Amino acid sequence: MFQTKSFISTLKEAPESAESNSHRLMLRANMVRMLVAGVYSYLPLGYRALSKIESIIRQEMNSAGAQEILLPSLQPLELWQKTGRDELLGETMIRFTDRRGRKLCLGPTHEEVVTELAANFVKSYRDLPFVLYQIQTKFRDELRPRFGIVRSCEFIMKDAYSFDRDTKGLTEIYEKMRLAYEKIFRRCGLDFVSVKADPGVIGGKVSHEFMVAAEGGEDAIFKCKICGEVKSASEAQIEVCPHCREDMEKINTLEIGHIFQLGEKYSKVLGVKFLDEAGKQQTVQMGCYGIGVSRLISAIIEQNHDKDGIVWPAQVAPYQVAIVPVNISDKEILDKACDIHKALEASGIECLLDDRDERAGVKFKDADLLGFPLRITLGNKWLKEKKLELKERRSQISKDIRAEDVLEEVRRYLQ
RNA sequence: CGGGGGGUGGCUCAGCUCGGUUAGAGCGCUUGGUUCGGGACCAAGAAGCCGCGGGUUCAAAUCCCGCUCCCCCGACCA
Repeated sequence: MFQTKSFISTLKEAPESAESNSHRLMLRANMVRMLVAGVYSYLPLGYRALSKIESIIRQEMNSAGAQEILLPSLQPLELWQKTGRDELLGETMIRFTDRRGRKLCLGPTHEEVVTELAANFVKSYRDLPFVLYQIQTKFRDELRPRFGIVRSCEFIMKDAYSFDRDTKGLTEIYEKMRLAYEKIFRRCGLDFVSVKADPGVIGGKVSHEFMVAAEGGEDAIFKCKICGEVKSASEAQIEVCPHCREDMEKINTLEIGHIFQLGEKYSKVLGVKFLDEAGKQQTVQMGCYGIGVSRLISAIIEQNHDKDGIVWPAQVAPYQVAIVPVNISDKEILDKACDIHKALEASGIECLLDDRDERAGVKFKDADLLGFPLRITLGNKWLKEKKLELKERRSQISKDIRAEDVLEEVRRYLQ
């Protein structure tokens, strides 16, 4: 991509309304734009990051044996009345009546819909187990949207639902999902912890939430400085480590995922039943597994930035390489920059070539802000010594390389 | 939903207390020139229903009333 042809723009100052680091950086990098409170458009850089995250999630969910589907956002309220969550969710759920007088809502989550679907499918123990998942927009009428896309009224979630014949099966799938989640978050460059949590209105007996430490987080956990034991901080008092008997440290966090062993909560009411080997009717054991996909962008930035801007982990970076010809009016420099761009793109490495007629300083500042893992700079050294500068965003360490070694070097860094 | 703060060019803000020329500054944008490896400089420009509606007044960004939107703290949060 050539920067002069892109929708990319940057701001020196973030709008004052932005509080958290990630939100400020996302606005300065023009990754998202607020339409009204809690409702955001994803612009090219933001959407690219989002797509990268989604594809990591798909890979890991698929390899854990889950199958992707897409459920509707429009849902009949009647379905929610059956499980009693109509009242439980209250005004969080966006509801309306259509012209035929049907009472509908925009799905804040999908347990009801997927359970209804499964009820229609499952007949025999032979149909079990299976896991369905989707990546889809959820709607929640948040009283107070916050921190940009961290808490918004319309957001993208990956929600998975498992169906098995008994508790043993449920526990196995739950464990499998937990491992898949760990892989996903690790690949996203996140330092996370999982803690036992309160299932809340989703329900069930066992649940774990995945948290990342983040200054701009809205949750908190307690962590033991000695043994590293972590505990959910739902109650506000200081916790004492059960092993070390020391006061635990309170850390601000952002919840990025939550998994639940639902048991029969939904399957019983909505009738997901099957016949076992003995011909006896049984109720399916369910689990559900959520990841706040759009929120992950914020989490990643919270954990991967410095004073100059974003420091993208390579796997989720909107582009892997920024190519900066310091002087575009020098044809030799610009031509070579274009050559490199072409060669890297041909090898599947996504590049942003800063072909703007700007001074070097402006380009460097923007490259740092946008945070692509590698920067290739062409300047005087190219003219005099035929050397390019390859600089790693995270370490800010650079080295001079020959043009013919670019691909190899870039690949080595991006591994 | 309770409490607080706000809405003035694309962004950051001043002006409002005490009403009075053509509503300002910095950044950004356009044009020209000088610069040219870490957010350059000079010059000339474009760009504002001063959130919306009503009222007071000879006169309203400024005072009064209503509405609306945004932000922060709290409560809530799958």
